[in-house]
Amino acid sequence: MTDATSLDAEQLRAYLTLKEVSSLLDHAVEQQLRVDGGLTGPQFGILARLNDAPGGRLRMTDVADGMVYSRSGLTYQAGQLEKAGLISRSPAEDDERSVMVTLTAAGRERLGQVMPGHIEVVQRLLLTSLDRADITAITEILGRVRDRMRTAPPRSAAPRRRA
Amino acid sequence: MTDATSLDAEQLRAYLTLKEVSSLLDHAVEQQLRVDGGLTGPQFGILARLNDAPGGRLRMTDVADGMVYSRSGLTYQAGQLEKAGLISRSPAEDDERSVMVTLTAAGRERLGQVMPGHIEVVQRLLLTSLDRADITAITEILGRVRDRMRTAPPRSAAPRRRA
DNA sequence: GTGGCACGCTTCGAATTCGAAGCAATCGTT
DNA sequence: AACGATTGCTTCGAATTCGAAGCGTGCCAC
Repeated sequence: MTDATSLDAEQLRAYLTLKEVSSLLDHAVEQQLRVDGGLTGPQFGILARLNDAPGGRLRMTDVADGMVYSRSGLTYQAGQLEKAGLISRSPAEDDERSVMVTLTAAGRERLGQVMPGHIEVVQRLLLTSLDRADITAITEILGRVRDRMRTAPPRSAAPRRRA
Repeated sequence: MTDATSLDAEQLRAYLTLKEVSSLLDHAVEQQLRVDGGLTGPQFGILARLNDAPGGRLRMTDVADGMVYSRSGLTYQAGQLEKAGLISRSPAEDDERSVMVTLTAAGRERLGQVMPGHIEVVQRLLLTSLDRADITAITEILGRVRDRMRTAPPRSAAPRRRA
């Protein structure tokens, strides 16, 4: 068991490598999205999430939950996307507080316009370097990490609804 | 060889998981840095890099090279850090164009103030979920990815223009 | 029911981000 | 040595980011 207040060289390297790869990939992806479809990363994320959702509809909160993104940022980007006609917002029927976001036909089209390039970038930058075993390993290991992160209460935890 | 214009489910999952873990980790780290030491992520990155450099001195460009960060953004943050007294800037002796950035004693101190919490967060969120084999695997696989990314020319790269 | 608290979203202000344009120093070619 | 291209950094303006505060709405214990 290592001292909780230190990282050994190997741990540090793993952490930094993860950070670096993700940054580089992100950056390249955002370039492509901007060039191919005039979308920012978050905008693409929103559209993609809606596209995967049944009926192309989600509550604002549900959109935000998947992405690591502030509420106010989402409001802003939803405004941009609505202005561009790629999504529409409407009050939810069952809960007056909620706002439903719906992918429009134009939104779906824009997504189709951008996807090939997006996939190409991910293929070229990330997947070229990975064989099947690598992919399995990454998914398994990082999936475990994600689950723990999502589960773990933040330092100043908001108390669970009960208990 | 897979079709260059599609990702299968497993590839997609690997990509998204990587993105998600990195975002969550980043977000948590930035929270901690802000609370413990009034630093932003990029600011910490700059200080940490300088701390690892011989003499705590680097050219602006060398600082930027490691981080995935715009030149102008670096100028801005260097200004902030200088105003806070954590670094100092001075012209390089050997090349009038370059600016050397030096970590001050206060900068080192601030780094020391923030590091324990930083390490704690990384330990808790990332490393708790990883055994030695995982760490080795991550480093090996993602290291390979990084090397290829750093090497690969950007898409619109180097079309040497004719005079 | 009703008071109080949690939830969902938006507004607000301040800070940070980027790319493009600008400026000065250096290099390479002639 | 002089030209243009390149490099290193900064300035500039516009867009985006976040957290805090604000405002309704829903939930629950009493």
